[in-house]
Amino acid sequence: MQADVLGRTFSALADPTRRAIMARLVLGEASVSELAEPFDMSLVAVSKHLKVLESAGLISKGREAQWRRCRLEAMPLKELDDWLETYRRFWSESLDKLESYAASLKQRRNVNERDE
Amino acid sequence: MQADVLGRTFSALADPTRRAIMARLVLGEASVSELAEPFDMSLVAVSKHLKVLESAGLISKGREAQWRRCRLEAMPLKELDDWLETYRRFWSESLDKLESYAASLKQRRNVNERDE
DNA sequence: CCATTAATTAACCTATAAGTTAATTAACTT
DNA sequence: AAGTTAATTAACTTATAGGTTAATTAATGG
Repeated sequence: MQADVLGRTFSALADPTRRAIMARLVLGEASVSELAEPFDMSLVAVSKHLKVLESAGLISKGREAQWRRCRLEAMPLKELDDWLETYRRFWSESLDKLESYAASLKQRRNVNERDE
Repeated sequence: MQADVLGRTFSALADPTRRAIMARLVLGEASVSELAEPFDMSLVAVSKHLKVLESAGLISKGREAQWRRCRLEAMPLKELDDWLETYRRFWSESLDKLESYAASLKQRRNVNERDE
């Protein structure tokens, strides 16, 4: 398994089922069976997914009678966002390139129009 | 393997070696053996890591004589950033909570000071 | 043409991720 | 006390990730 926090976050979010669970939890807290309902897999499987999310710190569970209420915990996502910081200039650079390319296309079109 | 783009991005970045390679490529393009140099593993292993990054679209390779120059490609990271958008309010919320907690601590300290 | 350098492909090993079913724990309900 | 509901743990299967060494491909340089 992954030792580093970031690695665990990335690897937890690599699974589409787990990302769907995260998306669901944006809407509010939910029990394990509520979370499991939309998926075509056993409750056990979902329970394991939740454990992965929990040990990555992406969710927490509170107990109420026989239910576990799961809630989203965002701090690991914030760390992910911080990690991205180093790379932001790269996509703004390529967006700049795209933009200037688009501008040059437009320019060319205008020239052609003048020719007609 | 992962079908979805986002899943591939997350899973590519889950590995610390691959994140280190990404960090190196921020500094500029590099050949496979240059990239492999800092790591205590075979060139083959690094080559495989590069293939994972490449099929996630996170790097590209150009050929020059017998060298492959690897460069960072940021678009998948931008998609990751977009994915994060949904969750941003969550950590600002918890930062707000932290902030107001800190404020209340400060408040209490001031009260105590007045008592002394 | 042959040797060297850069990188990939092939074949293999081992650990782990993601699922299954069956059994167990724990709390509520009657 | 017995039954029901919620969830976890245990035991198992299968596929894949990440590493190894040996063999192969491809370009350069004597």
